[in-house]
Amino acid sequence: MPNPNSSPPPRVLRVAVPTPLRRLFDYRPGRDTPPCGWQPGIRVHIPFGRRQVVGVVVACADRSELPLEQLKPVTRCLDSEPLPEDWLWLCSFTARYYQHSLGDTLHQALPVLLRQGRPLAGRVRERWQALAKPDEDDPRLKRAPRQAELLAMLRQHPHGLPTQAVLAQGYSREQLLALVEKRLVERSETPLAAAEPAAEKLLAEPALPLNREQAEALGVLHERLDAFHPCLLHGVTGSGKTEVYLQLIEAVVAKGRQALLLVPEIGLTPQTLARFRSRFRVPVVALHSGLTDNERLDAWEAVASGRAPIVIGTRSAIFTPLARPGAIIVDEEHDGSFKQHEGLRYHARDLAVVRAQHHGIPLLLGSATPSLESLYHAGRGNYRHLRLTRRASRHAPARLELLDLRGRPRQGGLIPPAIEAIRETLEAGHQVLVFINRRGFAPTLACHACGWLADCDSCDARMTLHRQPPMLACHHCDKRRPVPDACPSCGSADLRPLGSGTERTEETLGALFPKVAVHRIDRDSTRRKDALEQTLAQVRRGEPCLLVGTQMLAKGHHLPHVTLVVVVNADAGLYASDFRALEHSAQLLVQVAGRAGRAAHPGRVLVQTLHTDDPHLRLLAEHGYDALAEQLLAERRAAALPPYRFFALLRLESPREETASALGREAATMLRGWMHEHAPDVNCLGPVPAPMERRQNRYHVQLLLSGSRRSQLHAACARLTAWLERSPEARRVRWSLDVDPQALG
DNA sequence: AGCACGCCGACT
DNA sequence: GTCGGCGTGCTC
Repeated sequence: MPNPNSSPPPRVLRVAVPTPLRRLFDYRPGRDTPPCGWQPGIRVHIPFGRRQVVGVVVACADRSELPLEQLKPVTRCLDSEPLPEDWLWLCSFTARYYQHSLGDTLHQALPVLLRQGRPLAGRVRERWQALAKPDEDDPRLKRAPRQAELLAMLRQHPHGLPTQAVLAQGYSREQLLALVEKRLVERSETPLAAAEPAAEKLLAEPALPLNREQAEALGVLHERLDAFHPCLLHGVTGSGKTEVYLQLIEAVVAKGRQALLLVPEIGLTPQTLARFRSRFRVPVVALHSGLTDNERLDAWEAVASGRAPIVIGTRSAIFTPLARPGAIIVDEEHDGSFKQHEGLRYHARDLAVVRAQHHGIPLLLGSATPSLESLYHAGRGNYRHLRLTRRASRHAPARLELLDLRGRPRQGGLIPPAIEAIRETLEAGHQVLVFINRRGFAPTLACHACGWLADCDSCDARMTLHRQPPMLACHHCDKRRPVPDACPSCGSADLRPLGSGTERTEETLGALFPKVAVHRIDRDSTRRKDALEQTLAQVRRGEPCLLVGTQMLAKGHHLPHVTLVVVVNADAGLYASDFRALEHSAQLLVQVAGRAGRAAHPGRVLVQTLHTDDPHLRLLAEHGYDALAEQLLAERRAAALPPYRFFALLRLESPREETASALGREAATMLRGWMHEHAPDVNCLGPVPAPMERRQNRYHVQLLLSGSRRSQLHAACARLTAWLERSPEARRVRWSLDVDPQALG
């Protein structure tokens, strides 16, 4: 690298600015110059319009499309060294691939404090140490009892305490500074970047013995730790995927490299984290939503500097820079929470693939029910397909037993054979999980006299009846209504709940089995912090009980005493219109079924359905997920759907239907004309009303682009966004482009 | 997205 | 008379 100080400063800095505009803005260097010289990745304070913002220099140039004198100077340079190159590369890729503004992408991929311009270098960790013994009549403490207490507390720690620990005890920074001012406490600081002493032994506890399949999978991973090596770890529930992750991480860290593990949103539980932390002596950094801004910056810096060799996080953790990348692991890779559904609509698993390829490191995608995308790649040999078929327990995975709902009386959604099975299981001293993917008391309220249904007046949807507290609520907007005593349409008092949700099933089960505890687990019952963990801890003690829950319960949690799972209704997902609905409901069914019979007892899974002859459901029940997945892939190929074809969806939204669809028509006309010449492979469908067209009193319309070549689809998307950005009509319409949409809705 | 400018309606 | 509604235009 040439000595930056010897080359003259560039005349123009191309800056990515936090704005949705998909372009860069040129500035002149200001008075100060970073010690490393101007380089891509340096943050700057700049005037933008009438405000000051933090931008990132992405290129240096000598020319601009504007006359140089029209360029504003940079107000201040914020970094002495550029932000990591691999981070900048990943963000640039992401912005290009998802057709998002680079400035906005960089902004979102940065911890809040760095976005706000906080310096990254020279950060220190403070310690506070008591200097003197508090004298009872010390005039300095007479009128400050809390400070006296704090001083006494600090005296119990002869080596001092970090700020965090003091704050955790309920004292404030102001109190500390007051004591420093009075010369009773000393403040010292150590550079945060100081390396922790290397652990002599990497492992704090020994690795578990592997079965043959695990050992083979790990052997394959060990073969090529220094190259891009994508693998699909396809292992049934309880087959020990986590142990494979742990031992891959061990190998990576032993080589002095870092491992990044992505987990689904609800997968980063204290238990998961504890399992990783107790295995290794080196720091395991966790990136989750509960961190404060300062903790997040600390974590980011620890990983970016290379001090922390292991990082575990949810979706956004894919943007954490790694000083010495060693491997990327995506657990439950099929999970929907890896895709962001607004703004920058990225898919963290897909970015993980791209990132591992860029670094030339192994990539491990793990799942019991892999996405059809990943199975497709494994089938084509793009990914190495590693299978774990053996469960640690003696039992084969529970089979799905289909129960015919037709013509059977239901209580809280459950039919007699299901209730009987629940009774037997409880009498045997075991636990039962009842899965119902609908929260609330009932999906809606109906008038039996005139047929009136409780519609939401802002959405094309029914309002859900809740009992705790009683109200009608729309699950698609924030509308709430009191439950009417009489039908608003005909005045009849014969209003009845239609169908069952978790609350109703909970109530029914409580009445049927009064001696057994019933725990409901859904978004409403777990709103209070720690409520979920508390309930689960109670359940793990093993007393016979009933669990009623939504998919929150289906994923990940160990419930060793559950031996019966009842799925109240499998049909909703089976016949939904979206092309991924079957894949997702099959994954969910298998995940739920996986909760049964993990300990010493085999499990049963009862699936209630109106369609016991449905070929997909039968295939799943009789031959398992892999067989169904193969069938679904064949159907996707025949129907020219992903992963055999690539999609991009333009969503348009406006308070008036006509405004949105008019823009959709114009965009489609423009695009079809352009594609005829430049992207003949791409097909443009629409505009068509979105499923559930009206939501929160806004009309949703969409345009579907599809193609078999990424390059042409990408070009068409770029053309479309450029056109929309310049279109005056588009200003009155909220629009967004979703590349690789998860659902067409 | 912000943020200002600008031009019409109901209030201290 | 002005406070403020959101249409229109711009951001190097």
